[in-house]
Amino acid sequence: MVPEAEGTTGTMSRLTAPTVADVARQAGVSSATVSRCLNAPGLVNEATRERVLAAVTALGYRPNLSARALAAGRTGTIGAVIPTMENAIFARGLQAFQEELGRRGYTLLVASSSYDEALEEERIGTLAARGADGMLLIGHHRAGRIADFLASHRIPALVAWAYDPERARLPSIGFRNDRAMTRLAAAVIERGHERIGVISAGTASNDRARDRVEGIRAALRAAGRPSGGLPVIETVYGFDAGADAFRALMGGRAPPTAVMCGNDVLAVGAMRAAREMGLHVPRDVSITGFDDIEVATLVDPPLTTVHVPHREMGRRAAEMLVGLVTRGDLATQSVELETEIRMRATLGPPPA
Amino acid sequence: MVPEAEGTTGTMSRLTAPTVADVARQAGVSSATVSRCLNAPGLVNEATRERVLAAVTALGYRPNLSARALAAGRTGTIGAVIPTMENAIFARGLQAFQEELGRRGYTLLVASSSYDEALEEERIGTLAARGADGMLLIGHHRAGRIADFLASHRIPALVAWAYDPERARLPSIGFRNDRAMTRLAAAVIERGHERIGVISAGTASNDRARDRVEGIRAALRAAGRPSGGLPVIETVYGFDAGADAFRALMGGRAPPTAVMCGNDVLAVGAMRAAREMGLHVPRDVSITGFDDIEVATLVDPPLTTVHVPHREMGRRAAEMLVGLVTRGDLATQSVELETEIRMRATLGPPPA
DNA sequence: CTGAAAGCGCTAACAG
DNA sequence: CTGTTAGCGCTTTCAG
Repeated sequence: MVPEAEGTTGTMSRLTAPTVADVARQAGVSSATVSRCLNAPGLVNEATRERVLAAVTALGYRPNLSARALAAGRTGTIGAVIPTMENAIFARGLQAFQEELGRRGYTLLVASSSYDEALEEERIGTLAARGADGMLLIGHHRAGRIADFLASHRIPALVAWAYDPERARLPSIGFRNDRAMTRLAAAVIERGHERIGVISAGTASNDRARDRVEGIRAALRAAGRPSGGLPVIETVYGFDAGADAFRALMGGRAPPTAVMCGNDVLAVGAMRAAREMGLHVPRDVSITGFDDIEVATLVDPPLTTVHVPHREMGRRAAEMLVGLVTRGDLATQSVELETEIRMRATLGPPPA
Repeated sequence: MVPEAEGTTGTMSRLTAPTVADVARQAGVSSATVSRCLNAPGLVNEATRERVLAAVTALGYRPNLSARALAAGRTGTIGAVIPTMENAIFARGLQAFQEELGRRGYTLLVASSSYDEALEEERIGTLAARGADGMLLIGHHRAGRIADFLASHRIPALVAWAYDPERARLPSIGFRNDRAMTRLAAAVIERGHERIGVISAGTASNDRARDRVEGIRAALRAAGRPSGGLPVIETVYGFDAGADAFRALMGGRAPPTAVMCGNDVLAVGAMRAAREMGLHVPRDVSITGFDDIEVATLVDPPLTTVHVPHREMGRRAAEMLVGLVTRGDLATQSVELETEIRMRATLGPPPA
């Protein structure tokens, strides 16, 4: 809260922020008591506590959090390293994460890796140096080094946007990207599509993208079809990238009758390209997405995709991480969230 | 950078992070010299500097930033209080802001106000207590108290997403929301629209929204028309909100022939409602937006809107703020960015 | 150019 | 229940 005025120091307004010592003097107690009133009010006699709190308000005192961090060894800060905030998916999940953190008295320190592994490591190091009490990571990538680093610094971490207890060294909250995609692919196959094409984000340093593609292959195998020759175009994140990839995919001799995209942004880009190419969706070609961001329901026809509970994931990630940090729930179980296929209008039977 | 290993302390691996004292010992110098090597390498003899730096790498030393903040009075942190990260506009600008900050060695501390004034003040207080060296604010709202608070804490601040030197107590970077909207409204009027309706975000605590509506009124007056009876529906941020508002606006006896929306999200929601009502855009009704987020080009027909250079704004805001913080450019000039009308396909003449 | 020493503001034993 | 006393790890005069 921004204090109304400089407060009544008795004399003149001060040019330097009030400290515990100032509050202590004003309330006629020691600085330790002031500290207790703020951190463990239960241990303080009610009368003195009120006196101290009054002094706090009068002076407009706010603890210097750097000093507190140094003395207490905690910063009240949680770090999050995300690929980018521009992606609606992370923006939404992160917003929910931050809200819940705020509710629990923590502040969010964000850094973005721009989908770059080296940068991500660098950012993790920075957040650690800043004293983050806990860390949120996206996806189970090259866990080894980072998990070691975090462990040696005693920084609890949680992986979000993925769930894969076998592969994980860190607790996680998320969903099985592969299984979700397998279900959607099964629906595509069931509609009778023989030639499926895939547009994916880069799989080299993005295990979510990799798992989603693998999910499609698994569905193919389950249907008794070869999964080897699946045409996959990897590209960067963006509507234009999706559009370009779609054109490339449809340019071949036997173009796919269904194009499955690794996320909704790519899918919507593909839809735009289809429209520009004069192809009707889903009559001429089916298109699917993943994530179910808002734009999925705004395009025409509405996009068939996999719904992911981003806000819930963000909120619960905050709960879990704060639990890890405060209670050291080191045995925290990973949490699997459910995804849901949203059958809308971009998936139909293959053209006759 | 995450260090490869625990380093060679000569004996065993340590259970606590190395400190300047450890580095000093290893390099055979005093802690003061270590500190100098890190903060003012020029003041140190090259030979000793190299020795120290070698020790730093060997031990995998990273300064404890809380301690540094306490001792030096700077945190290397910049705070930003934004309404929400879920809004694509802020997400994009903030991402650019953060990237530039990272490039300059600063870390971003984010807090969101959920478009709530009291919460915003509270967040500003928190960021100040966390020692933010500078602060990014959105819009010139109730400047008084906050500007006083920031000034008394000697925290330089910059206002983004708005430019209005007359009203401002703080330097700003942005554009004139009113003038941009006036230009767009003039184009609408020129097409022959007599009845214009407006869908706006809440104007009570959002000066950007207020200015945009005022811009429409100004255009009306400039065209010699009364601006008093302009139907304005205020609503919250969201596609559904835009859709509902559109229905309400079109439900009257003499529904508008053009609906101007305060932002693209509301506009796209309005378009969806129009489609659901069987209204063709722009034949039956024209719709305009503001911001030019990606979805504007993805909807069909593409949305006529005002383009705002969000990424540039974020990047330059970081530059300016770092300048304010490091060089105390107290006389920093506000920067006006140019917006541009993007005439696409949702604005046409009124129905005959 | 380098070292010694004094804190930055707060918390956390430890006594009383 | 409250006060005293040490620091947390770093920077920064001030001497040398």
